[in-house]
Amino acid sequence: MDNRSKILETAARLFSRQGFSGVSLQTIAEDVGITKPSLLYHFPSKETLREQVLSELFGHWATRIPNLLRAVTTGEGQFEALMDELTAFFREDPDRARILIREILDRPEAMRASIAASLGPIVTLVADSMRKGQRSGLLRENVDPEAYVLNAIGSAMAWVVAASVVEPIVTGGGKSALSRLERELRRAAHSSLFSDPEAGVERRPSSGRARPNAER
Amino acid sequence: MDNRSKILETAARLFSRQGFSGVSLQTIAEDVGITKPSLLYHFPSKETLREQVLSELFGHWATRIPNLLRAVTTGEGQFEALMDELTAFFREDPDRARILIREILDRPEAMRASIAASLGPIVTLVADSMRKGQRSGLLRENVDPEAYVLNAIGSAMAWVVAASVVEPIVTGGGKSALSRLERELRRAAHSSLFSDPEAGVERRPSSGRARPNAER
DNA sequence: CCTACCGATCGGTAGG
DNA sequence: CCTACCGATCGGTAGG
Repeated sequence: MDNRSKILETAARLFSRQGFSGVSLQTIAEDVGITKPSLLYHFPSKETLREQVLSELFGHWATRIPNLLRAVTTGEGQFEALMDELTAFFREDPDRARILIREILDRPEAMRASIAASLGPIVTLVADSMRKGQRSGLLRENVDPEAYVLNAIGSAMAWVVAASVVEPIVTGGGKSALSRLERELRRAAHSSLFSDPEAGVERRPSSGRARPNAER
Repeated sequence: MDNRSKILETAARLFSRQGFSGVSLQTIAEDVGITKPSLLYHFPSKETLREQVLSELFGHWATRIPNLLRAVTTGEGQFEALMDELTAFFREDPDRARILIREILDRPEAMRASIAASLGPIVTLVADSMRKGQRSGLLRENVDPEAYVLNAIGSAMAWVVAASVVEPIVTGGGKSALSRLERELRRAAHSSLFSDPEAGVERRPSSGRARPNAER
């Protein structure tokens, strides 16, 4: 892998764990195995490095959009497909959630724009699809679609970060906090959305989960 | 107010917005109106200041525990009372959520212990009370009580932070993102918990909310 | 991609 | 609670 990519990867990892201002260019350079001026040859300032790390992250997110669109329009198992995409995105790299949360905390005004651009269209699309489901009686009529979707995304981000820290409280039966919180997260998201508790889960083998009523 | 308290207040505000490593002692001292060595007279190191800010926060949380216990044992309107306490805690000072999240991100191992101590007993208590409700048929039997409570707390923290950044997506009908996300958060939490959609909401005037089916 | 170096700022101390 | 000061480290540049 070329040094530029190594720098981006290392910076993302360190930023997610110690925060942008908690990591020095020196530390990143050492970790990559080059000197600080060499790092500054690839990224002319620390601020540029931050922007590139963030734009890589949004790039990975953009990669998922086709899957999301397919899930929205499929008609069957929509819910499971969307939740699979959402949880997979953060589970396959929890640092994504950490970086996003840190950026929201550090620069809320800047993130408002990025979030509106990257999330707004999909939220609107999913919300419109949900309104159809409400008219057909499949979904509870008192759901606020946009707020529901944003809360789901927020919960998914909280999930990944919380799991690293609540292990002593929630661990039992040999299951990790991560998987126990995820199961409950998905159960609650489903249960609070559908009118009929059995609806929306037919088809789709899904990631090892059965109908929400099974086991436990 | 004495300078010590002013320092704690200022540090909490700045830490929440820029992070611990993003704020210098100089900046805090200037904001309070004293010099840096004077600040270091009250708090012998920056690390000490961090600990004191955090311990103040946990102190405020401890203040609520009697209310929480009363809510758990009251038997009627338990759900609304607990949700009122939870949302009020973060709404009356959103910086609390920001500081807690930052600490979890910055020092997960240290926070694991603090969280187990401050949250563990209450989570267990509420979870036990929920298991009773499950046996009586009031609550859905497929809920994972501990995970439910922790997800609710995580969602509440995500709520406050997300609201500052999703305004353009979720605003409509003159309602702020904060209140629209809160309403949906509470609706979903209720709906995913109770077997009967109307249960658990009798009594209690509550904070301006009606039964979940009303309006909208 | 490196050596050598810059001014500014960091957390913290001495001494009063 | 302040003045004066410390060594270390910060992001960044010159020049090759």
